[in-house]
This record gives sequence, C-alpha cells and structure tokens, in this order.
Amino acid sequence: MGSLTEENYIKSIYALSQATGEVYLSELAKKLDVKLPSVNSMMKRLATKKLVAYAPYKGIRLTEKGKKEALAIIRKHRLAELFLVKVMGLGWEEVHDIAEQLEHVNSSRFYERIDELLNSPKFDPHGEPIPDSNGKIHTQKRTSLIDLAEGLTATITAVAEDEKLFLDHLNTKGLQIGDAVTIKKRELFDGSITLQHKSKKEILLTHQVAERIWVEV
Amino acid sequence: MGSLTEENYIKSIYALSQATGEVYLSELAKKLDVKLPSVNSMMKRLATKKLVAYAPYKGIRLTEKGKKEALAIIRKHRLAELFLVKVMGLGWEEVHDIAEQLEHVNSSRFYERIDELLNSPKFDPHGEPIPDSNGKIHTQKRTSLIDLAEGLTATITAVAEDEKLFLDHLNTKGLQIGDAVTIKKRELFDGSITLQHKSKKEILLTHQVAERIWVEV
DNA sequence: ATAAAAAGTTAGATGAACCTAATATTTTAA
DNA sequence: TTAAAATATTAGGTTCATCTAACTTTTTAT
Ligand SMILES: [Mn+2]
Ligand SMILES: [Mn+2]
Ligand SMILES: [Mn+2]
Ligand SMILES: [Mn+2]
Repeated sequence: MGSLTEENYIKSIYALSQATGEVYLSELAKKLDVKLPSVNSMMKRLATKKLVAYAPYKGIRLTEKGKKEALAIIRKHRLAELFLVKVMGLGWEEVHDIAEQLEHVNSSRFYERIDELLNSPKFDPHGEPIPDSNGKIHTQKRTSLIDLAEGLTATITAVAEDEKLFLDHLNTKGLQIGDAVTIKKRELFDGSITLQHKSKKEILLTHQVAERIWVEV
Repeated sequence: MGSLTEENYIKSIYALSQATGEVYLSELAKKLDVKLPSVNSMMKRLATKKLVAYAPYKGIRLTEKGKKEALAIIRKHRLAELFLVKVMGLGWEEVHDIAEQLEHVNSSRFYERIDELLNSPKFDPHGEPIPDSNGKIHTQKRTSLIDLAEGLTATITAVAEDEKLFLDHLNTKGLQIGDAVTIKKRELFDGSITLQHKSKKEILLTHQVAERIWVEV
C-alpha cells in the first residue's frame, strides 16, 4: 500500500477512467485540486511503482495492479458508508466525507467485521456497487433520469454521492434509492422534469438534479 | 487541529507526563521511535503553536491548550476501542492498533454517534477512563497487582493495553476487567504471584504480567 | 497552414518530517 | 572535581508532496 496521497490519486484516476479509459493529467489536477506539475511528478512515481502506465505527453491509465488497488480502496469507502448508515444511524448525506477518511484505515479485521455485520452487501447507500474482496465489481449500465421518455416508469438505482447539498435536496423532495417514479412531463425550455412518485405527490426536479439520478426501467 | 504526526507527539507527551509532569526529549524519541533531532525540531514547532512549553536544555510540558488537544485525541482513541469491542464485536486484544488510526478521524458527527450508541461510556475496554467531551477525565489512583499483600482480595480495574501478546496471554489465563482475585502467594525469588480467581482455578502470573494489571481493593 | 489555446514538462523552491554527524550542555559517577 | 555518560542542539541532507515560472508539445480554430 502506498501513502494516503498516492491512494487518493489512484482512486481519482480510476473514477475518471470510467468514461474513456484514458485520463488527462489536467482532469486529474482539477479533480484533486492540485497543479499540473504536481500531477506530473506523481505520475512518474506511480509509473515506477507500476501502478499507472505513463508516457510523456500521453494520457495515463491504471495498470492491473493499479486497478486492483483502486478497487480495494473503493470497497473500503463504500463498505464504510453503508456501515455508517446501517449500523451507526447516520444519514446518507453525511457519510461520504467520513468514508473519505475511513477508506485509508489499514486493518483487514476492521473491514472483515464491517462486511460480516452488513452481510456482504452489494451496494452502498447511494446505490453504487461494492467490489468484493477480490476486486470484482458489478458495473451496471446506468440511465439518467434526464434520458427517460415521458410516460415511462423506472426505479431509482443510484444517485450522485459527493455533494451534501444535493442529497439534502433529495431528502426534502423525499426521494430514495428503490423508489418507483413515472416521468409526467419533460420541459423543453429548461430541461426540468415532473415526476409521479409513490408518495402520490408530483415532484419537480431541475435538470441539474435529474442528471444526478440514475434509474432502471 | 494539527497533522497526524503532531497529534501523535502531543499524545505521547501527555502519556509520558503522567508520571512526572515533565518529559525528556529522549523519552519521547524512544516512545515515538524517532531520533532526538526530530523530536527537538518538532518541539520548536509545537512551542510556536503554544502546545508545549519549551526552553533549550529543559524538559518540556504541555500547555493547557496542548493538554486539551491530547485529551481530545485520547477520548477519540478510547471511544473507538470500546465501539470496536461493543458494537463491532472485536476482541480487546485487537482494537488498540485500529484505534491508533481512528483517533485521527476528523468528524464530530462520527464520534458523537459512537458516544450516543455507547451511552456516554466512562471506561474503555482496558479499564482506562474516557475523557468527556470537555476534556475532563477521572484519574484513579492505581494499584498494581505486584503491590498487593498476600491474602488481600481485589477487583481488576485496568490492564496495559498496547501489547497484543499480553492481552492474548490474559485471554488464555481467563482474566477480565471486573474480576475479583485473591493473592494466594507472592514468590520472593522471581516476583511471580498465585491468584485465586472466581473461576475457582488458581492462576499463576509472572511479575512481568502482574505489573501490567491494576486493581482496586 | 499557421496562430492561438490547451495540455504537459522541466527547473527550481518550499515546508513537513525525518535522518546522520558533529557539537554543546547537563548529570552522574569515579 | 574532573572524566564519562546522558541528554540536547545545530548543521546539513533526504524524501514526499506541493508550488510558480518558463518552456515544449499537441490540439483546435481561423
Ligand atoms: Mn462516497
Ligand atoms: Mn457512496
Ligand atoms: Mn489503546
Ligand atoms: Mn484502551
């Protein structure tokens, strides 16, 4: 295992590479809130450690070793989040920041026990899949609410997790993972969406909110 | 709050100053497993931060601010240990090393919830008092088993906590916090002690073990 | 196709946290 | 009371993780 800083780089590279496979150093710099030369020199270090494949002026990608390490950290992060919600009774909107710290705890016993207490859970409180202890992860093809046609009914399977304000917003709207929603109206002007919700209430979501909610039809 | 390293220095200074009040840099160096010049420059840093009182060639002591910070860390450490035992079902012999990491987690919510779930506990799994959220701590006058006269009966109130092998040893001997023991025999030759235990069994403890067990008569 | 913009690199500096080697001060023991 | 031992300090160096400033390469837009 590397340093806390190295772990955070690896995790961010993994997250960014979900889209295209390759990651630009400038993306990484933005995500980690550091300058390009910092990223540049860290990439050289991670390359000598065989965690990323790096060639000057080319984008980077994780090696198998790097991917494995990323998934181990993500596993700890998501197990921690679910534990904080299910066992400790915290809200889904407040667990991410704590999990950012707990994911770096080095103790197989600690995470073994969490996994046992939660019965080897498959999803975190925001609907993200939890990699198993071998680093195997179930990636779902995800459809955003904004891509759903009027009239369709779908189930909320996941939501963006790293902005507390967004989750606070969902709390006030009364939306949760597993809820069935029907698209009543899609506004062409501003991209906002009106949902029919199990609570019988109609819910209006702005584009900004709807794009952070993923569903399964 | 300072860095993880600073927190560990503060905590160690607090622990060492329990005996005499003043702490020698060389003691600190030994405890933290670093060399003297490292301690020396850290003391200068902590002094500018008003966490320790430092003058060249004099021992150091924590300021009130430093003491408060130490107690906050110790509170987190001990709450974490008890949580790991009571809520997560880990053994008292395996929680110290995990708590060494959890004590640096920066989240009042996390520790608030632990405190609530445990009902504002007063003692950790090894019998150490847990400072309250204002940094108030109940220090007991502690008597070691080696200082007890033959024939006396006493209750185990605390044990040394930072050596896993020692706690494993107590587990095999079947000794726990709260157990009543009677001194049957004290050997002059090697300082070993024979106890009468509630389990009806006689238990032989070497001096090395007995000195790490504290009791109340 | 060239100029401008974006992305990436190098050089050199900084602060944190450590180190070794040399030196100074204080304590202890002969 | 002086020498030895213990303790503390200074000087100077290393690695990690960051930065700014200057420069190079690649991409994009006119
Ligand atoms: Mn998260
Ligand atoms: Mn999550
Ligand atoms: Mn402990
Ligand atoms: Mn303890």
